[in-house]
Amino acid sequence: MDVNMRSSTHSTKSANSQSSEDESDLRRGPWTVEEDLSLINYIATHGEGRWNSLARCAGLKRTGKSCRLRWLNYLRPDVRRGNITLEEQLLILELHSRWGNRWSKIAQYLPGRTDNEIKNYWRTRVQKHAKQLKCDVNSKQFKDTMRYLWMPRLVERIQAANGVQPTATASTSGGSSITTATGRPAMGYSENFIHAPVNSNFTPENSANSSESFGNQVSDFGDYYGIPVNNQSVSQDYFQGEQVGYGGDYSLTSPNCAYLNNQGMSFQSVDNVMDQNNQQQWDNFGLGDTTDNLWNVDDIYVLQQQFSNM
DNA sequence: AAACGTAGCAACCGCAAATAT
DNA sequence: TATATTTGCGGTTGCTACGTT
Repeated sequence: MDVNMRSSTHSTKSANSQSSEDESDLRRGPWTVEEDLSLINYIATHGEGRWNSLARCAGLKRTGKSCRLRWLNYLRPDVRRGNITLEEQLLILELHSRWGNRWSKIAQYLPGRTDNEIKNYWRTRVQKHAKQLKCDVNSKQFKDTMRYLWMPRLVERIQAANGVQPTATASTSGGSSITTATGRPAMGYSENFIHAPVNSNFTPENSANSSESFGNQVSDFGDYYGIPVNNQSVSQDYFQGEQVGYGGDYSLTSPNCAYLNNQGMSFQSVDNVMDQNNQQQWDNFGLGDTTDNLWNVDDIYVLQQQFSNM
């Protein structure tokens, strides 16, 4: 939705709990262009901070909280807008698997993205998939599905979009792993990807130009995540951070590999789960687009069956 | 064409932590 | 040190656009 299309005529309801404001006079609801300009101009001159007094001094009939939120989530010049890229999706899934709903913390690793945006992405896209699969988004089943299906698939899509040719593709039979021209694991997904993306190249602390350095550059993501770019494998030095709680013995590197057989769950190899047609459909999942159309009807059905048999 | 349902997202709320007085 | 105020976070709500019937 074009936010500029949002009504600017919302009524001025009673104010929220900001204690020191003249509550009878505060505006709420969507921001008008004039309000945006006032806030931008004031911050350009005086800087951020002290939001309550800022709101007053800028002549805005808004709470300090509202001003802060508007600035951080929308008006700030380094806010990135638009579709969440494949790389960002992968990162969100990974970081959420580690930290849960720590949106602001996750957002620190997605330069230009706000916690609100990531939270919305999670609620609308990820939870939608859980709903499709008829399982709880916090369930182990769904987390495993993300981990062993969705995330590897995203990796492959990123690689494909970047022109990296895995020697074993998702359409080959199970058990193969993606390798690079050097013979090393292309992604090292099972070994490296799930380890900390906290690396020496990017941290929130050194990300002053983060939106540029990250951008949509798959190569940057490759640096960040250890995804080989242009057939160059990336040093495992990128994965020196803490390990994620993904303990277990697995060697999955792509969706065509065997599903996990973990804690009593008896996943089959994907070749048994999906027939050739499904495999083809799986392969055909919109490479290059940035939507989350990772499941098709058959996949959902099969997964639902898997879950219902547990 | 209208009614209805759903998705996406900006904005609000309440709470807790941090900071100022 | 105690109290007040501000900031930041995660959860939730409500509005609009869009798709479906």
